[in-house]
Amino acid sequence: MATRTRRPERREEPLSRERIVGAAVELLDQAGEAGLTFRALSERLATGPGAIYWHVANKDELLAAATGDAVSAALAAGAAGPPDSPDAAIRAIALGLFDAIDAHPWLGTQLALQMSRSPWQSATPQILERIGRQVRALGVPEGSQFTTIFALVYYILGAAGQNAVNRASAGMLRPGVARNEYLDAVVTQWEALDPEEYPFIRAAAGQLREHDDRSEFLAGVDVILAGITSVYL
Amino acid sequence: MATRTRRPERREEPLSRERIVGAAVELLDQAGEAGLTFRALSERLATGPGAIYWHVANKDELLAAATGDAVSAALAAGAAGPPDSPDAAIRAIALGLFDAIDAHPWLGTQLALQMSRSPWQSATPQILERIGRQVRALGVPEGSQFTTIFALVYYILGAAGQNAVNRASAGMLRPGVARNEYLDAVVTQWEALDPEEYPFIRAAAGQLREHDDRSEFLAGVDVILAGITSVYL
DNA sequence: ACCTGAACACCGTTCAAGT
DNA sequence: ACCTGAACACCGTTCAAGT
Repeated sequence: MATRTRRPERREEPLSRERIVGAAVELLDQAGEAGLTFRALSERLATGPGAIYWHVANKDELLAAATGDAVSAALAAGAAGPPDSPDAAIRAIALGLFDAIDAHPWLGTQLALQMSRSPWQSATPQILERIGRQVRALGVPEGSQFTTIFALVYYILGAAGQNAVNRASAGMLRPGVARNEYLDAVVTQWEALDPEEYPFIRAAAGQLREHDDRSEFLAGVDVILAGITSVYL
Repeated sequence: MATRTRRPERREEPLSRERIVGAAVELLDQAGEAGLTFRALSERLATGPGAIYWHVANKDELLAAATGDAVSAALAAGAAGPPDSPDAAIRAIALGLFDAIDAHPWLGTQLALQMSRSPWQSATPQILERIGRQVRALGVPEGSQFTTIFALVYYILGAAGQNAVNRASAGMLRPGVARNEYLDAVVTQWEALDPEEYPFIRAAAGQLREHDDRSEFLAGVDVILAGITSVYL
């Protein structure tokens, strides 16, 4: 018993919502969305599956909390100093989300789902608030603000999610395989499509290889920003 | 036995991939994504769960096939006559997808997932092909075609999916409840957020009520089209 | 070749019982 | 108040056995 007196390492501290959500994020990062299980999670927390339900209502709420935490971190990282312009601020927010989704591939899927399915769940208001302020600062008229916010947000989440999946899927084909090998496989499939039905995709497939890195992602953001300027300003 | 001689109604014809996929679409429409189960599906087809695996590899492939079928129907519906201009054609494709996702709420989720996760699965090439042709016709330079395609596609799928969920969720709060009552609930939650942290969302929440119908959806498409024109043409 | 249906290895969630 | 862990009602998938 003497060896156990002072050592608040990480075993005996009581369960809490924060510890549970933190462990869930770790599990999602390490094992993906399929790896987040109440059994695996309770094992990691050295408790029983039922214990988690004392602090969290169900799996949806747990995923929403994990997503909200990850988004808070992503948006806090990009909040350094006063931005030069609303355009620059929007690009910074977009890149912050891009990098966060790159680091946590499950985050792309969860954000896209929560944005439309449960817009009261913290992650959604956080993102809409940050982009909304800049859209307003840009001078977009009131009745069109959500249109422009959603044009930005759905592109950001979709494109960032795709980038993250491309990089994660590459590792699953064969551990350590490069992203380009995964994209090569997609390109090969596209080039095998019926040339009568899919002339464009077949001809353009090769372009995909260079597509989804940070600079291409930002080019898409700039297209939407240019559209906002041209239509509303 | 005399009553059973000639009546190819729908009981005794053999299982086939097409019948299975058709029944899956029906089940998804009626019971949602959670309702699509190999047990429920095999019951509807008057067979055992194992029989389905003779024609379909697994649930992912079944969902991909159902999604591909629904997209084919959506894109065929909008293919009447030669379009006036690439812009008009893109708007028509967008509206076709919007209406299809409105009619099949599960389609929004599945398309967004397949677009980034399994881009070889028929639904993705179909959509990229149709939009890609118009982007090329517009005169977007080769190296930027996928950037503009994805800006359009991710907005279309995200915004259409949100519209569909809003309408479907309304019915789940209480059967027959209007879409606006669901949005009112979201607005109420947003207006209860901390005013220090969420000034924009709180102030703008009311705008949401008028947001996501067809004309607002199209306004978003026009923003992106204007951006494409302004940046690349 | 195609179908059957029991069985396997999981899930999320509940809940009586403990402390 | 908080935790335990067996039990319940499901899943997707497999596979020996049938036709």
